[in-house]
Amino acid sequence: MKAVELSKAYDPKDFEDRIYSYWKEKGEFAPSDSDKEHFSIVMPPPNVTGVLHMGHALNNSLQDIIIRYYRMHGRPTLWVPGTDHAGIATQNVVERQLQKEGLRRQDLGREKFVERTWKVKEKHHDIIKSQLEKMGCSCDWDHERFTMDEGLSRAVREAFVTLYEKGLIYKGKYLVNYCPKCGTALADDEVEYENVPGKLYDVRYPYADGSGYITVATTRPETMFGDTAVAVNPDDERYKSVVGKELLLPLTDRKIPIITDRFVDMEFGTGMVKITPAHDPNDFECGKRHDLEAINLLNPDGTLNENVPEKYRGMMAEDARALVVEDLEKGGYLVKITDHAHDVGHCYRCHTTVEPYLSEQWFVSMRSLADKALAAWKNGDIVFYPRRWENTYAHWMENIRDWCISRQLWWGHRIPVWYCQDCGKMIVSRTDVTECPDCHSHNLKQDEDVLDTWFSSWLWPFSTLGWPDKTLDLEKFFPTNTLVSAYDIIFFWISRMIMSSEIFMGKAPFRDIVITGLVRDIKGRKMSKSLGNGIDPLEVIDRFGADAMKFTLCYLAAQGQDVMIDMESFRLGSRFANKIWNAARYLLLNLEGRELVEIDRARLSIMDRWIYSRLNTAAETIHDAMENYRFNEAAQAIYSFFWNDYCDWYIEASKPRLLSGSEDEKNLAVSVLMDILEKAMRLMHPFLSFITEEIYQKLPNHEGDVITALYPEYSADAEDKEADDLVGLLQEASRVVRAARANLQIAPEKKLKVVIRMPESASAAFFRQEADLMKSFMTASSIVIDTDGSEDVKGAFPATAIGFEAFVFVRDAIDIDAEIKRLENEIQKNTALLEASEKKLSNENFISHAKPEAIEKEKGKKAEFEEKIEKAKEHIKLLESF
RNA sequence: GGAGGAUUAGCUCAGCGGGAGAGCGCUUGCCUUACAAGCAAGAUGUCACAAGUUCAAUCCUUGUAUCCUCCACCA
Repeated sequence: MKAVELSKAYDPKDFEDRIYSYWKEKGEFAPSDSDKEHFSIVMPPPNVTGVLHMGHALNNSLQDIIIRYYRMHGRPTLWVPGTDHAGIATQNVVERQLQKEGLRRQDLGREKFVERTWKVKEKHHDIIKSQLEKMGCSCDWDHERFTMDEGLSRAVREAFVTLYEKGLIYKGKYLVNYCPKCGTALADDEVEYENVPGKLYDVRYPYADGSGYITVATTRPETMFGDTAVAVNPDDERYKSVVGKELLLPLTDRKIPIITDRFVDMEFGTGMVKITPAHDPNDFECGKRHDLEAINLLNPDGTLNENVPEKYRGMMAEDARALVVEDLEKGGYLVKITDHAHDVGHCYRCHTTVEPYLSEQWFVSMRSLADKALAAWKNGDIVFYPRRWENTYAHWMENIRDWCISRQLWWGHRIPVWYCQDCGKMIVSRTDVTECPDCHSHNLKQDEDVLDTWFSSWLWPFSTLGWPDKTLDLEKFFPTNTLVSAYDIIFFWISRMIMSSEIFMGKAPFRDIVITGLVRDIKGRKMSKSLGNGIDPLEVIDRFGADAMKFTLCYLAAQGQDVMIDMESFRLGSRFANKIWNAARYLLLNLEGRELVEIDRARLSIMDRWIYSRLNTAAETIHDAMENYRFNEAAQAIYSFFWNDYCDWYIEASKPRLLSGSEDEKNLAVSVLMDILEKAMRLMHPFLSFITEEIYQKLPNHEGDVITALYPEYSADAEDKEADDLVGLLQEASRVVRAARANLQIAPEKKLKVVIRMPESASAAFFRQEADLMKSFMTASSIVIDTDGSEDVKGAFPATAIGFEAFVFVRDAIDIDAEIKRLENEIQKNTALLEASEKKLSNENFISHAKPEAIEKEKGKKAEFEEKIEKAKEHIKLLESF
C-alpha cells in the first residue's frame, strides 16, 4: 500500500469551503428516508438586521453538534434554517439610511419603503447565510424559511383569525408602552428599565374653595395637565376629612376631586398621589376603578398636544418639564425638589425613553394560553436544560399579562382586519377583502398597523414545516426534538412558541429546551456593538478555522453558564485540530509498504485491547453527555481520548512495533492504528466536522462520508477492565521512573537499567511481555521484573507506587563524587544567600520601611534558599548510600 | 420586594457525598521516525466565610459577605 500524504501544515483554508460545498452538493444535509425515529431542530431565526455575532456562533455550533450526532445515528434528521424580519430593528436600519439621505419614511410612502426594506433584508440574509455556511452548519437549505415569506404570512393570518374567532384577540384603547422615536407601541417585555437619577417635585394643589392646599409628590410635573384626581389611601387617618373635596389644578382652571384608592402607599412622599390615567400604568388602573377621564397629553411623536395650555404645546415632554416647574415656582406652588433615582423604561431597540401612551391597540388574551403552556411543563412534555429555568418559565406564565401585538410600523405582517368606510363594519379575514359583506361597499381600508415580530416567530416550529396545511414535513418532523436558545429570549420567544403550539397543534413544539449562556468578553461584559468588544465569528474562522471555533465554544459551554472568551481562547480548538492533523499525517505516511489485515481480537496485544477500551469509554461518556446536553463534557472526553490516550500513549507505544516487528506484526499494528483513527474521526465528527471529513476521505479503510457514517456506540461487552488496569499500571511505572530521572537531571540520552520489584502476577507477566515498550517509555537500557526480591538494587534510586517499587540505576549515569561536590557547592552558595536574607528580614528598618511586596519577595527568596539546601542534602545522602 | 446564578491554581473555568482537576500561563529538561501549535517532568489551592447534617462535605442544609442576571414596584 502507498502512503497517503497530507499537506505538511494544518490549514483549514485548504479544505473547509471545499468540503462544505461537497456536502451541500451531495445533499447530505437533507433528512434521510430511513424509517428510524426522526430528529429535528428549528434554528432560532437570526434577525435580518445585521451580521451574526458570537452568540449566534455558540448557538448554531451546539445545534450543529446535536444534529450531526443524531444524523450519524441513522435517524432522518432535519435542521430548519431561516431568518426573522425583525420589525422594529429592520425598520430602524432603513430609517437610519434614509436619514442620511435627508429623507423620512413618509417621504417615500409605505409601498416604496417596504420595497426598500426587502432589499436590505436580501442583503443581510445573504451575509447571514454565508456566515452559517462558513461555520459549517449542516442545516437543510432546501427547508430555509423567512418569517415574511408567503407560507409563513399565511400561517400568521391563520393564527390571528383563529384566535380572533376564539375570542382571544381583542382591540381596545389601553395604556401601552410607546416609543416616540420608533413611533410604535411596544410589548411589556420590550421595555428595558434603567435606574436613572431624577427629581421628585413636591407641588401644592390648592382647594377649590380657597381653604388651603395639599401637597403631592411627582417625578413628572409636566403630566399634571392630565390629572383627573388626587388619591389617598382609605386608611390614611391624616386625610379622612378631606376626601371628596375638590382641588384646583395649578396652571389651569380645572377642578379635580380627592378620592381614595388602596394602591396608594401611605409611607411614600406625602401619601397623596396625583392621578394621571393617560400617562401612568397605575393611574390608568386606578382611573378605570373610579371611572375617571383619561386625558392624553401626547402627540404620536412625543410632543405635547392640544390638551395642555397653549404655551407648552409642541414641546417634548422633557423640555416642557423645566418650563412647568418654572411656572409652578412663579405661582408659588412648588414646595421643594429632592433628588430621586428611579427606574425609567427605555425602548429595547433605540433606547429612547418609553412613554405610557393611551391608544387603540390589538391584544392577545394570554391567560388561557399560559395555562396550557404551564400544563405542558407540569406534564413533563417540555424539559429545560438546565432545570432551573423552569422556575423562571413558570413564574412568567403564572403572572402573564395580555400581549399587545399591534405595532405602528410599516415593516411586518399587516393586521388582517379591514374596515368598511361606508357602514363601519370590521372584517377579520384569512384572505384579502375587497367587498363589505354587509353593505357590499368596495370602499374598504385595511388596518394600518402591523403585527409584533414575535407574532410570526411564535409559530416558527410548525409554520416552517408547512402549517396551516397538513404537510408531509409536519407529519414527519413535528414536534421537533430540541430547541437551543439563549436565556434572554425565554419570554419573547420560547414561552410563546409553547403557547402557540399548544393551541394550534395541541402539543408542545419540542421536548428539550437547551438554554445556553451568553457570550461575554474576557471582562465579563456582554458583547455589544456599542462597547465594540464583540468578536466577529468570521475573523475567528479566518484565523483559526471553523472547527477550532466550534470545538472551543463547545468545550467552554458548560451547561447554561455564560461563556467568557477573547480571540486567544480559540487557540484551544486550533491546537487540538493541529494535533489531529499531525497524528493523521504521521499515520498515513506509515501506510507505505503495509497491508491492512483483518483485525482478529485473539491476536490483539494488551495495548491494543486497552485503546479499544478507551475508545469505548469515550463513546460512553459522550453518549451520556449528549443525552444531557453537557457539551463541555463531550468535548473533554474527545480531547483526552484523542490526545492523551491515542497520541501520547497508543501511537507512542506502536512506534517500537513499527520499527522492529515482523512484517505480519507491522501490518497488524498499522491496521489497528488505522481502525482506531477511522473510529476516532467518526467519534469527533460532530465536534470538528471539516477536519474529520477531510482526513476520513483519505483513510484506506473509510466508507462513504463521515458525515453520514455511523457513530461509534458504547457497548458494555467492549469494556476491558483487565487491559485498563494493566496499562494503567504500566503508565504509572513509566511516570515514576521518568520523574526520578527528571529530578536527578539525568540527560535523556543516558539509558539506565530499571528494576521493578513486584509480586508475581498478571501485571508482572504483562510487564515482562512489554519489556521493550517499557524500555522506550522509561528511556531504560534494560528492564528487570524482579518478583522474588533477588535483584541487587544498590546504587539505584527508588521510586515507589502502589503495586510495585521501581529502582532506577542512576549510578552509572552520574559521577557520584563530582555530583556530591556540585551539590555541596550549591549548599554553600545557598547558605550564604540564606544568611543574607535572614539578616535583611530581621532588620527593623527594612521591615518598617520597605514596601510590603518587597518584604514578601524577600521572604519568598528565603524559603526558596531553604528548600534548595534541603533538597541538595537529601540527594547527597542518597548518593552516599550508593 | 421576589427569583436565580457565581465565589475552586496567577487567568478562564470543569468538578453528579468518598483520592482537589483541565486549558492557558509559569519553572526545568528535551528539535525523540507526526506535531516546538510539540514531548517529558514540575510548582502553585483556608475549594469565599461560619455553623449544621453525615462514618465522610468543594458537593447537602442554614446563615453571612461580595459580584452578576432576571422579574416586579417605585407618585
